[in-house]
Amino acid sequence: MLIELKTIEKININKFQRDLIAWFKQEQRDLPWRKDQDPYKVWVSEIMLQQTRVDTVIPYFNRFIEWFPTIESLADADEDKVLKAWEGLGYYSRVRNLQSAVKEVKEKYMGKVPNTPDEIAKLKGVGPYTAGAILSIAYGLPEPAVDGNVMRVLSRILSIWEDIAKPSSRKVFEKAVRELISHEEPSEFNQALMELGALVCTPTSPSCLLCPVRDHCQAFSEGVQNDLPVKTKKNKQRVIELATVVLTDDSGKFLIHKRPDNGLLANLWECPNIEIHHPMQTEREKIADLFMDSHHLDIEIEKAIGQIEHVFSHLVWNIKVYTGKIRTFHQPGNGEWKLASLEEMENYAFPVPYQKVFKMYKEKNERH
DNA sequence: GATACGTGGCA
DNA sequence: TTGCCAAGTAT
Repeated sequence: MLIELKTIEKININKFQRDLIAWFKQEQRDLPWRKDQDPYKVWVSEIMLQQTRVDTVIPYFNRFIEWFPTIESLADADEDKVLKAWEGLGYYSRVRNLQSAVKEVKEKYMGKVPNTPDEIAKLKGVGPYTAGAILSIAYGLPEPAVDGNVMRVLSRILSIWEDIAKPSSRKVFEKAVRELISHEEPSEFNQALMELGALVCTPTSPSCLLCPVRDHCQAFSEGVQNDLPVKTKKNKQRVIELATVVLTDDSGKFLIHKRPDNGLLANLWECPNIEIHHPMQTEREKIADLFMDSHHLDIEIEKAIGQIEHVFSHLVWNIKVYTGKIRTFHQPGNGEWKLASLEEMENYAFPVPYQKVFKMYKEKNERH
């Protein structure tokens, strides 16, 4: 059951659209994915921008389009290379879903991104926001594209006190956008709402005095812009204790392991590691036994070189880092393992916590 | 509906 | 330093 939006009746929709879009045309940032409306590039940019800042995305987007300029090139690429292009961006299932969806577009839609809500929403990794963004920006269709910016901006303009942390709230805002959106310039309208949220109608201390639609804003007229949107907080992360070993063989190659193809950091590479359930387990002589038990790895621990804390959105890793030597190596049964030279390592994607591990290893080595 | 899923920046 | 956030989606 949707709440009635009485406040939308107070908006002069035509003037609101004009003020908003005029501001956007004047003030919009010059961004690499705004050079054209290639549906593939719009799609890539929208996936990258999920939960990720524009400044972070820009260099990743440029390199990704260099490496994979077309649907076909991405569909045919090795997954390790695709993950390498995403290394450091986070939420890695985004790019695995993207490649999977791009393969589907290549095969099922002759390489052309579909332009109907039903077809596009079925693609892996394309939810309601991304579907609306592609349909409006690449195809000029008047579909809502409701992200966090849009909810924040509209919660203020229309004085909507729904908790935007609740998934069900999105429907309220989609309904509002359907009433407000410009049918002449839906792309500009949707992007303007998001751009306004990013540049003016910011989460904290919004710049209302610079706002092009201030005169339409209920929150501003009531002085409650700092109380909106309503957003409940999330829970604290749980902590996981890990021990990891930078393992080398006699020729100086590193032993690395490919993570499982689902869950956290799926299909990325890491140093061999184990979860520590009891503090006593970090005693140096116990560590090697644990690696034998859990990975059938015959190793010798040399020394502990430090501790790394890595904070994820939902958990924290405390990693104790060791160096060690491989005694005898044979492929352990579980998962994919590789003995890789420094040069070969460049081809594999490591999540940030393990980039920190290698950085620590390198720094410790350079002092000798 | 609640939780899993990354990372870096900033108050 | 700690916590919150930033153009969400899958399960």
